[in-house]
Amino acid sequence: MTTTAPSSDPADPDHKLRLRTQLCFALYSTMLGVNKVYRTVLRDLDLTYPQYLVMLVLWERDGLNVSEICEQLYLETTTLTPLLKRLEARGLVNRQRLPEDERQVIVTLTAEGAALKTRAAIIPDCVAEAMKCSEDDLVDLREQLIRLRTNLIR
Amino acid sequence: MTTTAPSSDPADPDHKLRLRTQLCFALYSTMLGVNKVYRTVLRDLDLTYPQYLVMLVLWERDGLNVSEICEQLYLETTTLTPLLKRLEARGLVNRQRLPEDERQVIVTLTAEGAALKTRAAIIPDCVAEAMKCSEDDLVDLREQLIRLRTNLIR
DNA sequence: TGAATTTATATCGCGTGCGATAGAATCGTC
DNA sequence: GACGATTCTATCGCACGCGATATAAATTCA
Repeated sequence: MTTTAPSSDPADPDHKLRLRTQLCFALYSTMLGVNKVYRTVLRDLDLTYPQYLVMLVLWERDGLNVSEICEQLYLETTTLTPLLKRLEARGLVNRQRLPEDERQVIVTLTAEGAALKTRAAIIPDCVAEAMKCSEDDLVDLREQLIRLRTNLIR
Repeated sequence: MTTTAPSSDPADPDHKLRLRTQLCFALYSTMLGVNKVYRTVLRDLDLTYPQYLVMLVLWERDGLNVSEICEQLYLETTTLTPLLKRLEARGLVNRQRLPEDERQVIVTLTAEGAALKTRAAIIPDCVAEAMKCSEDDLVDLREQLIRLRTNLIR
């Protein structure tokens, strides 16, 4: 007898095809919830979640090229190029070709982009509040996910 | 001393803004990996992951209306209406207004849609293979995610 | 040096995902 | 029965997210 939501009867021949048994669906639907929370919390900053992630990367280390940002975020340049252009249009970053290697586009924070970090400082606490998750659970869950991600990418 | 990837120094004033410390980023990036695996595995069936989810719902219980499918998948009708039209165009489902309540659109499987279930039966094992995750870890992780999702939706 | 290869970014097309909004059908209340 | 509120689905616009593809710069190697 468990107190959590019922899964599905493992004896059921369709057991593995049930939504409720699928880890991936739990992951997918939880991510939808996370995104929804971020939309609310990021409205003030007028950033989407992926845009916020790019800003996190740049706040930690400025002046990366597109590929380096892609690598950190597990995204393709196909996704990031237009996103970075939008951030540039917003005046948060600059994009300029590296003179020594004209293939690379270096992304740097503008003063406004750098300044936004101060206002973003409360975001993690807002999200943690919404998750109502103990620090231990958080660390545990994060590490399980990272192991899973490592396997999936392999 | 941990063997997993390093997080970030909690004494760092920017600790919470680090990508590596954020549970949500682990969730987000793992989901990207899951999606990539599904793209590979679902190529044969010519389905996207959300389309596959709709089929899972209908294989379990046919003849739901749009809202009921939305509710099970945590998606908006805005997302599902066009998706269902694509499934209809593919000949996998039918969409018809309920005579007793013309507001509702009932989605039913075509013979082809129902038959696809047989070919989809191997998908969960393919994905489990890619995740390389023990059954216990899987159940544990799934339940943690569902708890988190419940909090996020509240 | 010159040609083939590789690297870094960009363009295009398509399928989500959702907020804002609209429109039609039904319900509730008088 | 009428009319305002609610329910259900659809349309529109925008931002991802990525596979296929293109292009230019740099590198490799003959």
